[in-house]
Amino acid sequence: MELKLYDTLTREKRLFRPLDPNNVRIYVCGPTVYDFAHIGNARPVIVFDVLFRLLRHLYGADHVTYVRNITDVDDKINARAAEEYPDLPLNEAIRKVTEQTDKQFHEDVAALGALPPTVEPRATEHIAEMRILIERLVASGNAYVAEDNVLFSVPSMPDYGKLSKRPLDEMIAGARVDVAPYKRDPMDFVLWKPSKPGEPAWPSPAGIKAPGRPGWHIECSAMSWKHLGETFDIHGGGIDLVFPHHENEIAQSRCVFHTPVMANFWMHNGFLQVEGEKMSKSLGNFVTIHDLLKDWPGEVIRLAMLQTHYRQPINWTVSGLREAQKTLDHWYGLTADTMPGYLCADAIEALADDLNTPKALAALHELRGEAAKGARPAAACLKASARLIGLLQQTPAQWSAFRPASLAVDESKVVGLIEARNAARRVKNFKESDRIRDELAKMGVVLKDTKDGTTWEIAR
RNA sequence: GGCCACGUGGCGGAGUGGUUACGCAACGGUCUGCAAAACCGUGUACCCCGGUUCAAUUCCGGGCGUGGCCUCCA
Repeated sequence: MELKLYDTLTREKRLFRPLDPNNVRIYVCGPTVYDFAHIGNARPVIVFDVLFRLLRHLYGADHVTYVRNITDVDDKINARAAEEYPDLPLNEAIRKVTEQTDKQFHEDVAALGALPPTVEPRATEHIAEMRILIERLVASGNAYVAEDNVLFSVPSMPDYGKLSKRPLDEMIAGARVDVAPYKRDPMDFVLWKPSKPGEPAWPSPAGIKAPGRPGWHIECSAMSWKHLGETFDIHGGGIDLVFPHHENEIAQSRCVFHTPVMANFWMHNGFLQVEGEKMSKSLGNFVTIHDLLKDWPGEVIRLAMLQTHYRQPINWTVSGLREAQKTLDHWYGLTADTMPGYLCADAIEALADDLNTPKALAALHELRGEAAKGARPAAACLKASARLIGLLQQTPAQWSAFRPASLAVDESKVVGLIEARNAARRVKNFKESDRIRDELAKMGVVLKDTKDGTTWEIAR
């Protein structure tokens, strides 16, 4: 099986060959823990979880190292901490914010069916590595000290800008006005900066006396180095990170290690809109994973996400969720008493073609059709293949027990009405039974009469 | 303004230089006391304008539209 992946750096789909098939190494930029993760944050989590699962399938579960970091030092965290816990010392407030957010994030992504990464390094636990990288960059002339800051010298790297296709001269022409006066070049970016009183602070590198804290980009260079080495196979994240974050990571790591590449493949997931509009707090369409999970099973959210290829822009809609719910209801019904069988070759092949999940799902739909005609192997294959991408992980009972919070009904009342209706049906009082069914329908309850009795679900 | 993507039927969404994607919805049918579910069947497409070609939705150029980045943003 040949795996092809699209590489942002070369803008082409290429055959994937790991540096070491016994240890395939992938790094994905994780969250900054200061607020509930939103549906846009969920996209890279789900997309790269599918890639992780595929790599484990192709190279063996013990031969893939997946690193997804936690950014726990950042101005946004400091601001949130000061806002939420004004009475606490800042460092204590920060710890509260990061611990709570971190816990919530892990609950959310677990509910989305994402496997835990092999390593989840935290920025604050890699300050020593960051200092080493910074010292080396200063020594090699790629960075310099100015007013207790350490800055990366962009002109010291001739091919800076390759990833985002931004030639240096154009960027300088378009650079913003408020450039810090101590920068030698407007494009230079911060590796280390002095901490204000009360802010998190560590001993500074490069002979700087004042304590300080790291800039944003250096943490990923440090953590990927520590856990994956100087170069590795795949680096992923949202497309918005291409510039400046990934461009700067590349500059730091390549200049420190004198390597031609930092990672062999750069993968970026596309952006997300909500009901056709940009997601923003001011528009009131800011969807957090936490809120979504109250109304939809995690697998519905996962499937809705995978209905679109990861590089395409995705329009996040309720109708998309409904469609995913319906598909999974159907699949669970058909595979309820089936053990997982062989994996579907068409689905694997689609996934191996740059993670073409819509095409893989189409293959599963075909299996669905065969299974519906009574083909047991097709049902077994559907179950195994869906599980590979993190779907059909629950028991049928768990699946059908889910109730959306915002469409809550009084269950005992529903059960009582159903019993009354069935009593009427037994004496062929269909006028009364239909009246009760209409009453339930008004409550949003849809009935299904089967040989084994009447079941019900919430209409969406 | 500069750079980078994207634009397929009512909706979602693959793919291809000439042959059915697929799913949802819709419509017809089977089943059902009636429904629902399920099953069977059916329809509508490739933003616009040029060019290349025997042939373009697919390649090239231009336009229009949408989005992203250029600022800490997944």
